Amino acid sequence: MNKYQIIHDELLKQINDGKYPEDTKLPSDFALMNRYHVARETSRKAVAMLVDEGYVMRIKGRGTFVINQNRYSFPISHVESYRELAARLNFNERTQLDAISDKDVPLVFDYGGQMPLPATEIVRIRYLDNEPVIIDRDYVLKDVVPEIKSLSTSLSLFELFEQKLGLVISYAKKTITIETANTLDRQLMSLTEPMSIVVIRSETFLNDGRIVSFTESRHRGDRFKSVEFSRRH
Amino acid sequence: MNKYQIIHDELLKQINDGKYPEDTKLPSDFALMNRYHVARETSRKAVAMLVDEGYVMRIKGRGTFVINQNRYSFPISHVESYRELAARLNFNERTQLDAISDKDVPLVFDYGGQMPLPATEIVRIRYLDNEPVIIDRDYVLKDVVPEIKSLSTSLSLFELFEQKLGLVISYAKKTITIETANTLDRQLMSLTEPMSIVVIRSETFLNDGRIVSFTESRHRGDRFKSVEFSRRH
DNA sequence: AAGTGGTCTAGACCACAAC
DNA sequence: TTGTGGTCTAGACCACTTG
Repeated sequence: MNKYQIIHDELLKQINDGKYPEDTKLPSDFALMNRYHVARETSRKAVAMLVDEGYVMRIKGRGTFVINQNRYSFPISHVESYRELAARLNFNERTQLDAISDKDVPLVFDYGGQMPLPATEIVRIRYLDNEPVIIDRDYVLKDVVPEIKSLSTSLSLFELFEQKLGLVISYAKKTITIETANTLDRQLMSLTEPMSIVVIRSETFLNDGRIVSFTESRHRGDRFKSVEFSRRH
Repeated sequence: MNKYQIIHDELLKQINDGKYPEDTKLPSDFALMNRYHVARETSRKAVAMLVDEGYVMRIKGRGTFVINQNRYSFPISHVESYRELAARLNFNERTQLDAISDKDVPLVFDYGGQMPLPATEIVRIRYLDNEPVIIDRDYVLKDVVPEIKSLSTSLSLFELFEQKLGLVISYAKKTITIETANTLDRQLMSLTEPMSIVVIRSETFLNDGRIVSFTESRHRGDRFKSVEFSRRH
């Protein structure tokens, strides 16, 4: 583990534990240098990560302040699995595996190529508080992961990629659109009335640039909420 | 202007100009050091910004590669004004000022306080290709900007804040929800049928931690699309 | 072996804010 | 004046990839 990562993790834990409540100051660069016996750029890197993640805010001449934050909703702008999300939010969550089968990646993802992309399709229905609110369809490319026979219910796809297969996920490109619930949506989510669906389609890239999977995540529009921090460039 | 900012801007311009097409390599750290006569950490900082923005990707031992990207849609995860967006996309855009008046910030933003927040309400209708697709309601706090008499059509709110008033915008917190078009939406956007509306509410913060404005941006659901890059933490 | 990115150091000077 | 964050330097060692 890197030094800056250790410092970052420790500070973040202390923020979450309430040791640094909102609007209080984090230790200064020099305080962190002494505490961890590192160079200033190293301590700054740790704090820069917290700034990037929206936890704190630095003001020149004054200090580093913990930002008042309510991170409770569905995050779009970082790559996070549903299981990680539910764990972080302490939601009553349940996932039902609907199907695993071989299928080419649908054209709706409009990847550049003309060739069909062989993949394993995994369809899952996500429940929050016993209500079906999300339908996830993952297309895991056969090129990268030749075979997925079954999926432990206690394991997320990301955990499978990272812990069992040693792949390193780097980033994702996501598109968000609004569509109307189709017959299958209505059936799987037990909808009786017309309903808007928030559709998040993403391509997930490994650190070597390969795409490992395409995912379509369909959310009940009336249950969807996203909270974002965005920085001004 | 900082050195790393200059290097970043120059590289970004060259990427956009096609000098570095997708999947080609950017100059290495050492090449940039020589070209700009800077220390390595300075050149790395410039490239780190490009990584952060999703333009390039670094692979250890191999190099820095330009990422295939289609940045054409509405960005959620950085703070960008409509005018900046339209300019970047070369859209045929037009903005119609609907009203400027004094009004407290509506409770729908659920800012913490119990006190009413006096503000200037600015209502604008955004046209893309001569079709009304976005209704923006900005509430600019009187505490920070006491009076806004009129708004030049050639000036965005952000430009007003930054260039005329010397304020520095730092970040925003945004929430995204789906709602059904209300009577006013239907009237302002000339909608005849029921329609889902993507509602993006944001608080914009200055670099000294003050909130300068609340904004509600209502988008026609069938015209809305967002493209995001997200990193794995 | 040579080139690349990743991390880290021990300084330095600056601008800004608070006292 | 002192403390803060912002920028920058000129090195260093490492891990990884490619020839």
